Amino acid sequence: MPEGHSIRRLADLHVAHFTGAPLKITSPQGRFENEAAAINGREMTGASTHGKHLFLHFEGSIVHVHLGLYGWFRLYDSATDAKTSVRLRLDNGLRASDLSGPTVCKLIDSDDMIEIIERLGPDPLHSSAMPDIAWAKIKKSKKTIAELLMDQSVIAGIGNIYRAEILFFAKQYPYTKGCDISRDAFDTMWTAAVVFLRAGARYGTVNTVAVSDMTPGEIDTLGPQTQMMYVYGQAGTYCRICKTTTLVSTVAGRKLYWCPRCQS
DNA sequence: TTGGGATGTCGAT
DNA sequence: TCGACCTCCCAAT
Repeated sequence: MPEGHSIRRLADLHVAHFTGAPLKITSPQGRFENEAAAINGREMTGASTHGKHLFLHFEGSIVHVHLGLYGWFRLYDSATDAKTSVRLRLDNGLRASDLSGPTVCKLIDSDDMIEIIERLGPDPLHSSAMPDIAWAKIKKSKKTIAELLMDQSVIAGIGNIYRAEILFFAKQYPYTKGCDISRDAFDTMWTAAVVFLRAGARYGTVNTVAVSDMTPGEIDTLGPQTQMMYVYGQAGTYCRICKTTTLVSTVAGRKLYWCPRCQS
């Protein structure tokens, strides 16, 4: 269930709860058993992210996690027995973090991490991200903008929800080819990505409607948010803006929700 | 109790 | 373009 904002929150959560003390590291499910044994008893020194990739940093090693479609971490009291599906448990004696269902859970080194990041596009959650790199890839592509926004080598961290919401906010027709996108349109979409992801990371919930007209700085002034989106998941309802019936299409096997009038 | 679907990605056709 | 991966949740039965 994770797009880039959720991964950022999980990194922050692990820094807050699990750094600074030796951890008991196990793999109740067994599929990470040898790796867990290799780092058992070490301290976590930090956690970083790029797009949907999470890196848990230990002395001398990094645990690379990609949650895929249904992976997740859940926090428990240390005394709670882990479910048999738990790939990785980090336990500081007080709390345990249980990872289940990841696509990737692997022990890597810093060179591996650099390679992984080099394959990814700029991450809108990073203040140092360079949108020009994404723009250059989009400008020379014949793929549709709907495909390109989901391509992690173009922009890292956007998933199916944010794709729909970014396209809607930018009033962008989803099937326009990358090479036909204007720089202004790209800038609108990039800024929306920055604002939406940053708000999602801050509040832990997706409310694109509340934050769409805000600057990144203004996001930090909001109180708690409830989930609210322009078009995602809303096929067959009336567009929030123009009241036209919204549509759902399939793009590269994923459902794309959009308004045929606002996004024409 | 069952089964369909999900905020993802890869590899085989 | 489709199925596999692998787990959880919730609506329908």
